[in-house]
Amino acid sequence: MPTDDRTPDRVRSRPTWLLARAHGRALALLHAGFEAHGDGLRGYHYRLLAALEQWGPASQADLGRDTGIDRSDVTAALRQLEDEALVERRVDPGHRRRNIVTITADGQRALQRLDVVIADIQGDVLAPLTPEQRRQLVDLLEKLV
Amino acid sequence: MPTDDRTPDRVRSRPTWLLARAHGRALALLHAGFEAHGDGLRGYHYRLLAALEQWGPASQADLGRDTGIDRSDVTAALRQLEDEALVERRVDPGHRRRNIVTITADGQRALQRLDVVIADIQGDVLAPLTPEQRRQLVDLLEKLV
DNA sequence: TGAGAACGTTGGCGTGGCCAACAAGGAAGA
DNA sequence: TCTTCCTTGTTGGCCACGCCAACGTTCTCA
Repeated sequence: MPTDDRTPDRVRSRPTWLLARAHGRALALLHAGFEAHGDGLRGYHYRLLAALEQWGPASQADLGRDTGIDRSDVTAALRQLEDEALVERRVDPGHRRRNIVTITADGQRALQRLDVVIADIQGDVLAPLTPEQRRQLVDLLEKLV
Repeated sequence: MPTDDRTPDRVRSRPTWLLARAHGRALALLHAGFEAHGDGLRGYHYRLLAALEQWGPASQADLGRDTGIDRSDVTAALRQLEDEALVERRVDPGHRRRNIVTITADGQRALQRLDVVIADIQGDVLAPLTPEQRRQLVDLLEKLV
């Protein structure tokens, strides 16, 4: 008996599928938010700015490790951030193969704007859940990760 | 106080981030499974085979609607499935702009093999959870989707 | 001093998802 | 009937995210 949602049965109730679906919906909202208020930035940029704001200046390799972003992608994302003066890169005098990356005042402001956008989206994503259910979901997902 | 997991605080506890992380882990396992036992097939192929098996022959447009896959991607995925004789396409005599797609016996077998692989992966993904927690997670995710 | 590791960079690949444009075929209204 | 509009399949392209290989440079350590 086909339901309204014609996703095949073997797919519909699988946890991996539900995760993909839920993540897809969240991602769509995030992309829309970045599109509307993100000044051309994307997820990678936000993660990098967040790491810099929290732990201060760091090398690109450390940034990659702290954010789970590949070194090569860190390079590309930082170039854009630097182009928009949200970040500064200079060679570490003590270790000249390293770049020391610093968030600028503009970067701080961009990060704070994104914080608001992203925080709002959390509510949109979790809209179907009660506060207690939201807490449960976060707990369970944290166990999974 | 930085913990072992140096994901920035503003990112670490957000539901959208947890969903992305959990989905990423599931996806990595799925890709490994497809790589090892998938005969070169991917998620799109599995979804299409599943839809064909469950509801019988269908047009490509209907397949796209039932699986949430874009028409253009349906075309590409079906071409591969047809190349491997897992699927047959013929023009609908009554509506000659349509292709009627049918799963073959080989396609049924491939689908069943993938079923086993994917079912196993569900257990891997949910390994950190008790049976009760798994049920809870599925319930919550279904509300979200 | 010499070998090996770490760093930043370039270039590439794959998956999943999305969109635009087009020709062919069909449907519905003038 | 004719004309307009819609659907279908196809091609080609784009994006985000993740990952990997290779390279030259720089540093460390045995």
